[in-house]
Amino acid sequence: MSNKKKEVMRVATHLFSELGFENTSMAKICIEAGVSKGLVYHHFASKKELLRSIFADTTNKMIEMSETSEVNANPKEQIVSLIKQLFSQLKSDKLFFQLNLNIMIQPSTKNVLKDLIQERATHLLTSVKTIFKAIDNENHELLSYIFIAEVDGIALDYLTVFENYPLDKLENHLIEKYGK
Amino acid sequence: MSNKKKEVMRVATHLFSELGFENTSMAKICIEAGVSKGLVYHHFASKKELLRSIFADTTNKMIEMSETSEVNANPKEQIVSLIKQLFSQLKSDKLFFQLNLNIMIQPSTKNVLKDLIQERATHLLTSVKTIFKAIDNENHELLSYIFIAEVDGIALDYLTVFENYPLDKLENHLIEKYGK
Amino acid sequence: MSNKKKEVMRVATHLFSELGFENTSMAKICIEAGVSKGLVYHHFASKKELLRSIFADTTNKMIEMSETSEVNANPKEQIVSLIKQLFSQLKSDKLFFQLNLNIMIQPSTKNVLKDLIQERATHLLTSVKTIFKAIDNENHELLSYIFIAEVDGIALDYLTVFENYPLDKLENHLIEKYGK
Amino acid sequence: MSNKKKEVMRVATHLFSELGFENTSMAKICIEAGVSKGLVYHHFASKKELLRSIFADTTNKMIEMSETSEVNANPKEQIVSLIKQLFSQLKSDKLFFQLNLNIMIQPSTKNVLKDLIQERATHLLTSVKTIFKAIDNENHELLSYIFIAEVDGIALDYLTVFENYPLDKLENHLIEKYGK
DNA sequence: CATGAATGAGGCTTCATTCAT
DNA sequence: GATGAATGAAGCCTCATTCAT
Repeated sequence: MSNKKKEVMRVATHLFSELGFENTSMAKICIEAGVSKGLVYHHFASKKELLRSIFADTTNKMIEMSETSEVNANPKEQIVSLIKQLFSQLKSDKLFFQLNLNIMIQPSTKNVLKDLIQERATHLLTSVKTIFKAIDNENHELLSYIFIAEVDGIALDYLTVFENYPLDKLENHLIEKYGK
Repeated sequence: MSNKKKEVMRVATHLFSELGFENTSMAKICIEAGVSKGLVYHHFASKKELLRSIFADTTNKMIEMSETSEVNANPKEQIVSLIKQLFSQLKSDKLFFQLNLNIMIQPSTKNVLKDLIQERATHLLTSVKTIFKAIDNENHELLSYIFIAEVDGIALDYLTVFENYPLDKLENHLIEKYGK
Repeated sequence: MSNKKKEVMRVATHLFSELGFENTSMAKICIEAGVSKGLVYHHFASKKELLRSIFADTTNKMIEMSETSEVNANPKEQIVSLIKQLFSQLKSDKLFFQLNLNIMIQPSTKNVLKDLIQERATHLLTSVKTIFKAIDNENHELLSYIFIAEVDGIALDYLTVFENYPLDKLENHLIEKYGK
Repeated sequence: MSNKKKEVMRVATHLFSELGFENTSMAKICIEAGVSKGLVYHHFASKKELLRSIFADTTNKMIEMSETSEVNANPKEQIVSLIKQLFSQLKSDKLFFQLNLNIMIQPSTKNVLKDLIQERATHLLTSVKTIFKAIDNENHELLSYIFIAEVDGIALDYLTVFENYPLDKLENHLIEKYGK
């Protein structure tokens, strides 16, 4: 992928996160990326296609990352490691998580990404299920949904709902609950 | 409140839910509500003010409702009743919940509603804390945050992430966990 | 119809004629008409709709005119009067006829106006048929098509194909052929 | 002429006919012809030059064809043969005729092709005049203009104005009128 | 309380053309 | 001959908002 194309995606990710998809104009992206409008449309058929590219890219990175860390033997250690990884990212890249919440909820962007959201969700669920199967085979499906809901809910509350959210306490709570 | 004003709010709520705030034009609201632009601006200073009115209205309804149901004596019954109420609404009015998630996450609308979001969050947290204080005084704060995260996460996953979400199973799980 | 709306149509007709539909920008129309872009789109849903309005307007004027002149008794006098009227307009408003040829041939505009073109053509054919029925009932249909083809062909050749076209000679020829 | 150059002209002719000159982008032509933009601009200085090449090419083919068929002795037979040839082409290649009408009427393209249109028109007129001189020397000029107008008008009405145009009846009429 | 004409900035996208490789 | 990244101007259209009536 050419340098300029990458730069456009980087800048767009940043601006979409900060301002929201609808409030980020293509013009702003072009200026920030130091690139002409024509070029952006040479690489991406539309603003929506640019968003899809970014989302797909992120999904791929997530999948790669989770595959790397899945070599551990002990399932409880895996969960703990997963929790730590998620919370660490959540703290270090708030805007990026906000973007992902954002575009999955906003009706217009949600429709554009329907298939990609499904793909990502299915992958995450499968990964988590694999771990929980080794912990409690009988209830692994329900447990997986609960685990994901807890993590998603914490992220949502932390990013959006509460000021002064006790993120660390909640992380410790999860580690104790799933790791002991 | 005049009939036409109410109708504008009703239509706006509906359209904001379905299309998103940024993708709903004042013109569309006017047409759907059968009302002129002048009239909308007579009642609401701006599109943002209209959104704030809708959000505040919803918060008030929520507060009223929770106050009505809080007369019960037994705290575990209160939690169960709260869970049932939340899930029932979630099922019956998906779009409305989506709107609320929406505008709390979208950066542009989030900023517009900052104070109102805080107000609503504080109220919810206080209510939940009151209940959990009666159940487990020592850990009531953490428990409250977890409870809210679970509910928010389930709503998020149900509305946005997964198709065929096992909502009923998760409801039963919560009822058992908090009610027994 | 408001003054500004009329002015927009007048200016658009002029520019479409002179430059062609595709080469006339909405911006140009707005500037020339001394009007904002918003206003044009307040009155006309799109550039194509503006074109349709102009075309429909012209058709109506044509119909009115032909109805006024149809009171004559003698059919041969009617034909001659029709020929004189057509040639007189052709000479006095070349651009306008060019526009009408233009948009009926250009594939993009033709599709936009399909129904209106049909309507106009049907009306013209009916009028001409009525006259020729009184002259030669048996062949009136074929004669009507030939008459229209001759007039259309002359207009086309005069406006587009030949320089120094002997328009007057052709007019006299038609008058003699159909009037004697 | 290289194969790729020919292919570009073929594709461009087709697209100009179908969509109109202004609505056919160079990009579309490149994709359809399976060729890069650079190559098209290597062969044709501009989009207008491409159009001119196509138009000139067509004129040459027309001239060749008419020269081939002009060896006949009897002028009435020549006219009939010309009529049959024209109507046959008109039926078999509607789009191509539409393109030629198109670009001769559209102001922007008309200006680009001014000299070529003149050249073609002059040639056609000369050919027709030659035939009519042998039939009716005194009126041959007027007769030529009328003949051309009839043919052009029929083509115009057939291609653009009327649905269900009785093309065959008009062809027979012309054959009888000029051939007997 | 109610209407709707009018504004003007800004949004997304298209396009002919150039040029380094 | 051939490619395709890159440009930048221009096009159509949308929109929140204002204001005279």
